[in-house]
Amino acid sequence: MERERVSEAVIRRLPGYYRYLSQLERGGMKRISSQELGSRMGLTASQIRQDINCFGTLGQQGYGYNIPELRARIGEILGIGQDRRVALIGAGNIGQAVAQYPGFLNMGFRIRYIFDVEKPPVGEKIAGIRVQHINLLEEELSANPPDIAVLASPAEKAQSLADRLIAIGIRAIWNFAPMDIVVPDGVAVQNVQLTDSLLVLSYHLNKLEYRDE
Amino acid sequence: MERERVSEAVIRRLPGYYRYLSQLERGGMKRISSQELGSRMGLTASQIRQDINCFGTLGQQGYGYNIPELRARIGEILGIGQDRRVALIGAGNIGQAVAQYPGFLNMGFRIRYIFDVEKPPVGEKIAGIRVQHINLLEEELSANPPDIAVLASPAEKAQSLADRLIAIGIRAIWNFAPMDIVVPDGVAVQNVQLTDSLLVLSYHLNKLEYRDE
DNA sequence: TAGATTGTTAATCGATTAACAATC
DNA sequence: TAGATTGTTAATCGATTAACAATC
Repeated sequence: MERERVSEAVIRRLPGYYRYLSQLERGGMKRISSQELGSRMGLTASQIRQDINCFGTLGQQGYGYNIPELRARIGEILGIGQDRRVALIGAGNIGQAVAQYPGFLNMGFRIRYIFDVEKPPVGEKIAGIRVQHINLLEEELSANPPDIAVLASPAEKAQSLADRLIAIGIRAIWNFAPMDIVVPDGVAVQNVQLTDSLLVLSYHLNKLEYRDE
Repeated sequence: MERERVSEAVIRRLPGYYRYLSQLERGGMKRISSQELGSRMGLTASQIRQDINCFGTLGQQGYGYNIPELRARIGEILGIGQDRRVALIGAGNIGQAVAQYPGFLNMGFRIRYIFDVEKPPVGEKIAGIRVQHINLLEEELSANPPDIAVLASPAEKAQSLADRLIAIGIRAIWNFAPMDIVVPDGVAVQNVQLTDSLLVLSYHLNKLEYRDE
């Protein structure tokens, strides 16, 4: 792993590289130039070379990039396939959708615990895991906290649930609650605001309609 | 609406402004300074003033911003509350989660059609809408195409479904399929890669663990 | 070898931050 | 009026793009 700080802009593009390279590999392609990859992904060749160079020398002059090698390396950088233990907090529609998302498991994220408050989900099994009452959170997880918590609770409860998870020792939270949570240094968080992209889409649709008139 | 082009970076921050301002308004606050809003949102006061100024003079010197007014204006810019007609393509876990997401309806997006291929969802009702077979897509939608399509299909089918939707006359696609779709000029798309933020989280978690050693 | 294409430095561009006059 | 805080211009910073020598 590298010591020089890689910018967040580059990191956010890595999953896209992984996705496109996986697809090319499935299609049987062995190598690709920055030019070609760029035109597929809608990036410039220059940017692709700059991005990849943040992680060492992965290409070869006069040849390009070896697709399986580059894909594997980016997968490693992203921590794919590490069999991360995951706890799902909130088994509503979104929580269930995430738990059953196939890509989730394929990339090495394994749901080990599911918690909720409501009686209907509690006691049932989702994706093979028995849903437990949220009261048992500390009791169940403290001894051996999972690597990642997926937080899919209502907005009002998100921050206090996050605080409890952090107190238990969880250091990464993937938050789907419609309110950003704040975490201390040493804890990673990604606040996913599902509707944000819908609103951006709505903005652009309005712009398109305006252009017509 | 403004003629000067507003940068995509600004547009992507608008939903966040809307969310924070709504919360402040619900809490009964009447006004806020760029300083205070910035510290809550993790932005600089300067950036907030620059962003808001893209849309005209919305603040008042010596006073700050009127929260309900600013919220309403940003809502308008984002097209919130326009009663947009939506078709959902793919009624799997993610499609259903989106259809039943409460914020979705609150912001004025109304699901009018749901399509799928599999027999179990087809014929059933989800969120009060009967799921129809995807074969009926053109027949049902051509005469009066919905404003927005939510595409929640497998990766392999995403592009061809998008092409069909565009042929019908749909001009905005919110794509959850795990493959980016490409659209012609005059059509808006937001490709949502749900797992991208999980991979970014995973990257940061690895960095944190590395820092410990 | 010649052609292709990277790695890397330099130039450009755009976004963010700072500063301050305008004004409520 | 004095204090507060915006609107807006200028300065800075960082990210993207261009260029080209290195090299496979």
